[in-house]
Amino acid sequence: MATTPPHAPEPAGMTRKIKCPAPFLSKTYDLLEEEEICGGGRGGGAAHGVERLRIVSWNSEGNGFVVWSPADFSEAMLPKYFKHNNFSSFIRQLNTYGFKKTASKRWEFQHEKFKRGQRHLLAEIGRKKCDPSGFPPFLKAKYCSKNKSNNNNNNTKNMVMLMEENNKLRRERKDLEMQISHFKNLEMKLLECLSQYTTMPLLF
Amino acid sequence: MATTPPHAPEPAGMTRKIKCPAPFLSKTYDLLEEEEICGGGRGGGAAHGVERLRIVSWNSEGNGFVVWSPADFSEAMLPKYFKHNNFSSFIRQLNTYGFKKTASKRWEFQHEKFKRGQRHLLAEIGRKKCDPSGFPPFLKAKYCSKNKSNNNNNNTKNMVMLMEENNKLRRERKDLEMQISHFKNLEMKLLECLSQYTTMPLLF
DNA sequence: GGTTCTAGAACC
DNA sequence: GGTTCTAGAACC
Repeated sequence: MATTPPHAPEPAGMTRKIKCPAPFLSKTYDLLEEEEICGGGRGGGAAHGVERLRIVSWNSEGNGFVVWSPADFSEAMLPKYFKHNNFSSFIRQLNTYGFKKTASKRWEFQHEKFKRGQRHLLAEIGRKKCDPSGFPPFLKAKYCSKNKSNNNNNNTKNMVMLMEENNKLRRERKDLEMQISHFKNLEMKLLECLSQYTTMPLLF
Repeated sequence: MATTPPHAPEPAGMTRKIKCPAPFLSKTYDLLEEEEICGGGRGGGAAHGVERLRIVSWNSEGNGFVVWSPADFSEAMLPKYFKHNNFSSFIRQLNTYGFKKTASKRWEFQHEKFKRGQRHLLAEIGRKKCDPSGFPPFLKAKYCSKNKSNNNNNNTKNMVMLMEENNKLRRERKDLEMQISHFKNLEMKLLECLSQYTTMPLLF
């Protein structure tokens, strides 16, 4: 095992943090373990030779999982673990935590730290962070592109995109400013109104 | 009817174009008409009192449609009309053509030009375009400049300016949002305070 | 932190 | 023009 022993000194500059895995990850892991025990030929069904089809399971390598039947998965399992029965919401969460779809004809997903029998790794999975650079996301790829031949063209496109972004921000600013002016107005009226009832200074 | 008669003269500057609706739209429309005829209590099922549940149908106003069972819809109907059985791909197409989801607990979608009995309107539905806005005035002159010699340089400078402007606008937006949240808080406190003095409804 | 609705972008 | 995978953003 390459994991750090319990009493090993912390690496310099790191603060000790006992991290819990995100609820979404634990639940997804639970769901797979549960299904591994009960799934397939569950209960009386097997006795009658009626093996239930797998709904979801670890893949054969144990480094990912497959939703074999999105319909049954959504209707029967999602509500048991989450607050919805919406398959796309489940997918959205997988993407949020950096899972990748790894097969084109199956709903198979993998994540470096999501493996059968390795529940402790879950705590190391975080949400994908958003870009700190402040660059609009649609420009990152193009701006950092190595394709020099199209640079002129890209520049034009980028410029247009920046202008659009810019316009959007201006519109939003205007809208926010209107809201603020509304609130200022409201505040004035309320204070006026209150002054009829009290001479106490109002501390807000 | 307000539609242009077949032989009316074209408005000046417009070229005559007999537009076909996008295949996606026709197929979706087909699918609904087909389902209207055959759906519900289809075939022998009805004879035995086993009415099949609706999979998809127009809504009651005829100005939108509802996918009642995404699972059956995906497995039974999508492959019949499209090259996949993927519900989210279908949703993606709806969004591409500007449909809106109009109910929170049903898969109901509407589009201004997508109505029961109005197939001719389909041709007026286009893909949503990515450039609705004009250029910001302060750069228009430079951008449309005929001075080709400096174009590359200017482009770079303009790009940098735009990005800086952009980041500034983001910071401002954040600041304005904070102000608004402050005002909301304040309003709440003032109303609370006022409520000690009066039970009169406050009309602002 | 989770859920929903919609869009970007690459690929076909 | 269609299909797939992933992400942004608003809202809860």
